[in-house]
Formats: sequence, C-alpha cells, structure tokens
Amino acid sequence: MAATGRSTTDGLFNRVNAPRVSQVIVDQVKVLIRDGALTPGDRLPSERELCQRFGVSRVTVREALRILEASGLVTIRVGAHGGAFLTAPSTDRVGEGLADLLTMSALTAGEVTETRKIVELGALPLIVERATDDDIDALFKLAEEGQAAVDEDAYTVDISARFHIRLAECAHNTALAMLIQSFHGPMLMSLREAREHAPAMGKRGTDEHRRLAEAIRERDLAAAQHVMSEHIARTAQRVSHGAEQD
Amino acid sequence: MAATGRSTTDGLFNRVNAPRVSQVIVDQVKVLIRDGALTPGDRLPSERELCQRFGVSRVTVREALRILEASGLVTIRVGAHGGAFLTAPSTDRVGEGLADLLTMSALTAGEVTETRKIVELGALPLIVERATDDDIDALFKLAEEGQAAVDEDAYTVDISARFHIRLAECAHNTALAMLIQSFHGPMLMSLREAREHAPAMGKRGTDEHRRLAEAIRERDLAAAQHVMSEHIARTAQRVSHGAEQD
DNA sequence: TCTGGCTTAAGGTTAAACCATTAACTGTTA
DNA sequence: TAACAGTTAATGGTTTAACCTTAAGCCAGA
Repeated sequence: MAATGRSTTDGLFNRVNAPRVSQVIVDQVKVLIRDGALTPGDRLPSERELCQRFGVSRVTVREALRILEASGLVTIRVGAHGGAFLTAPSTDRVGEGLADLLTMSALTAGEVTETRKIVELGALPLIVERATDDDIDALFKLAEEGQAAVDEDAYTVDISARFHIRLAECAHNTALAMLIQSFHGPMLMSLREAREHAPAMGKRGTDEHRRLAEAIRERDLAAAQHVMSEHIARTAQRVSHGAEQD
Repeated sequence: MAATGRSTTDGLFNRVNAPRVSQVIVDQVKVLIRDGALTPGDRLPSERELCQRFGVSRVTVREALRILEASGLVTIRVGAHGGAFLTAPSTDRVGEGLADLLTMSALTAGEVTETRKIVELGALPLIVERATDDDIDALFKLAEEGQAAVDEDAYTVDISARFHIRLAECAHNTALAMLIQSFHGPMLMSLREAREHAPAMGKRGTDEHRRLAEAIRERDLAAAQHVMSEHIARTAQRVSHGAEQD
C-alpha cells in the first residue's frame, strides 16, 4: 500500500487558499462593479461603515481602498461628504501602470515605437472613414495651437500627445482611443528627456499634424498613412537619439 | 486698490501640496526602479525597517506596498525571508486592470474586437517577416493541441488565447506581445460565457489557427491576413451573440 | 453681507500589540 | 546516519484605539 508512495487519499485534500482579507474585499467590490450594482459616480460607504459591514478593522478596509484606487476604480476625497467614489473610466491610471511595466521590462524605444506605429496606422482607415466635421475642426485647431506654441518656443510633448489622442477619438471607437491614449502616457515619459536634446523639433512635428488633418479632411487615406508613417518614424529617431539601430 | 479685486499679494502664495505619505513612498520606489537601482528579483527591506528608513508608521508603509503590489511592481511573500520582491515584468496584472476598466467603461464587444483586429492584423507583417522555425513549430503544436482538445470536446478559450499570445511573440517585439497578451485577458472574460452558448465553435477556430500557421510558414502575408481577418470577425459574432450589428 | 469660529463627518496617520507563516536550526531517535 | 519533531526568529497580516487634517455646513457678530 504505502509502498506506492501515493496513498488512496491522493487528491482528497486541496491546497487551502488563505487570501488576504483586503483582497477579498477588493474582489467583492469588483463583482459589484461588474454586475452593475455600482456605477461611476456612486459613493461607497464610509471606511468606518465598511468596517462594520465586512466585520474587519479599518486598516484592512483602507488597504482594500488603496488597491481599488491604484487600479483606477475609485478616487478618494477627504473631508465632509468625502469617501470613495467610483471613477468614470479613465485611461490615465492604466497608462501609468503600463508605463511602469514598460520601464521595468527593458523595452527598447524602438519596440514601443514600432507598436505605436501599428496601432496608429491601423486606426487611420477608421479615422478617415468616420471623422466628423467637428473632429476635423478640432484637429486643425490643435495643429494651430501647436504651431503657435512653436513660434513662442513653448512647444511641449503634451501638445503633441493631445493631438494624437484627439486624432484617436476620431475613430469613434472607445477601446481604440483608450489604447492609444495609454500609449501616449509612456511615450510622454520617454520623450520628456528627448525634448531637452531636441527642443526645436516641434516645427516639423506640427507641420505634419497639419498635413495629417488635411489628409483626413480630404478623406485621403494613402496621404494620411504616408504622413503618419514618417511622423512616427521621426519620433523613433528622437527617442533613441539614433543610438539604437534595431 | 482693493477695487481691482486682486491684491498685490497675487502669486505670492502657492498652493501647498500635501500628497498622501504612502504615495510619496510609492513614488520614491518607482524612481529607484526607473533609475535601475532596483531590478526584478531584488527584495525591498522589511516593513519594519522601511518604517524607520522613511520615518513613518508601519500601516503607512503597508499602504504603499499595497499600491506597488496592485500596480504589479512587487509581489509579497510572507514568512521568514519573505518581503516585497520586485517582480519580473508581467502583463497579467496590467491586463487585469485593463479588464476592470473595460467592464466599467461600457465598451461594446464590437469596439474591443475592432481594436483587436487592428492590432493583430497590424502585427502580421512583422510576424510573417520575423517568425523563426521554432516559432512556426510552436504554432503548429498549439494548433494541434487545440485540434485534439476539440476532438475530446475539451476546447477552451484559454487554448485559443495561448495560440494568439504565442503568435504575437513571433513578431519579436516585446511591447507588441505585451499589448496583445493584455487584450486577451479581457477577451477571456467576455468569451468565458460565450463558450457556454457555443461549445462546439472550436472546430473552425482551430482550423483557422492551423491555416494561419501554414500561411506564416509560407511567408504568405496576404493569406495570413485573410484568415486572421475572418477569424476575428467570427470571434466578434460569438462575443456579441449576433445581438450587436454595429 | 461678509467674516470668523464651531461642529461634524470623513479620510490620514500613529502606536502597540498579537497572530500566522515560513525558513532555518537543533536535537532526538530509530 | 537519516529522518523526524520541536524550537526559534524573521516577516507579513490583522486588530484596536487614539489623534490629526480636511472640507462642508451652519451660525452668530461686526
């Protein structure tokens, strides 16, 4: 019997799971969100009330709230009428998380840019097809703002990012817009240092933004793709300082 | 003087920033990670030691660790020689966060699938160009496994996801692979229920996987794009149960 | 009618204690 | 000598209770 090394009780006993209490609370809240019982804008009970509801200490509840907050699911306000409020969905938090992981995973700028190229070029057909007059007006406006900023020597990567994010919205696909917006978080970081090295780079960038807007107005997909392709390629060079040849 | 409504003290006083102490700690750790002072596998000092280093209470340190953990930057082990360890970069956590935000943002399945189509189709040129023999072998192997699972009526979405994730790795671009992998997290969830409704759908799916692998082996981009295009379109139908016509 | 102060409800932080888990050591025993 | 059992120490997990800070609302006095 015992000689087999595996008794007949094999499989009877499962590894006991003892997750953190705070994690259990987080999961409960997530379920409520998924099921629609909690929607953006809703306010969770106060910490002290949650203690009683869950039968745990306030510290534990607070840890759960920290996790939910870090996940971008709630924002917390202090003071009277404060508390944990379900956030309207925002990509900022996820973008930040993505940025952290990107910096940790030793991604080369070339890889990031290549990926960005795929997504932003891939979005162009939808954009060209679906952009409304309002969309196009907004793009021209942003391009002009960029131009003005360049003239005042006040061009920043944020202005460029705003254009790209607005451009993504022209596809009228929220998931796609969120994705591209997320990408521009990490890009911002990488570029922030590049800006020091090439402060005057805004000139051609805004120029291309304008040409991009024009191509979309004319519903000229090929032209848009051409400009975007060049635009991102130049970004890659800036980011890498030409150090990476990949 | 006072009639102007703005006194001469304008601009003298700046808004005082009082961020959470735990957030300050998180930021410090992130900087260390960014600067390479901390790399995956490293262990942070114990909670009690961090208290002394930062001059704060243990609860505050723990909140910071919760945030870092939720961001996927560290994993925490209990017991002797436990502690907070810098994680090797993993997309799982980000994918999970993405999934949470997706469920909250009322994205339609159509939007998600459309985005997935852009990314996965956009990746194909790179894949066809860069896939190694090992890559191709792995793809065929996964396709066969799927086939076998179908025969045993044991096909799951996880098997399909594994194929798509492995396929993404064939592009030899880590950023792109992470992105696609992140997307398959949320997809899994949406599909898990769809599986109930269409348990027999695996047949054509695995068939397409095999044809995809063949097209890549032949470096036939057009064929690969054709198959992938159809494949994702059918996924869209499954997810939406045909309820959304978009 | 403004201003300042008070109240109150909420999150932010601290302190000290205790529990649970894990790895390593140690000593006994067959 | 090898295996087992007990002990110890390091470390995260949780609780409790107290106090601080913030913000909204109210109210009385100049």
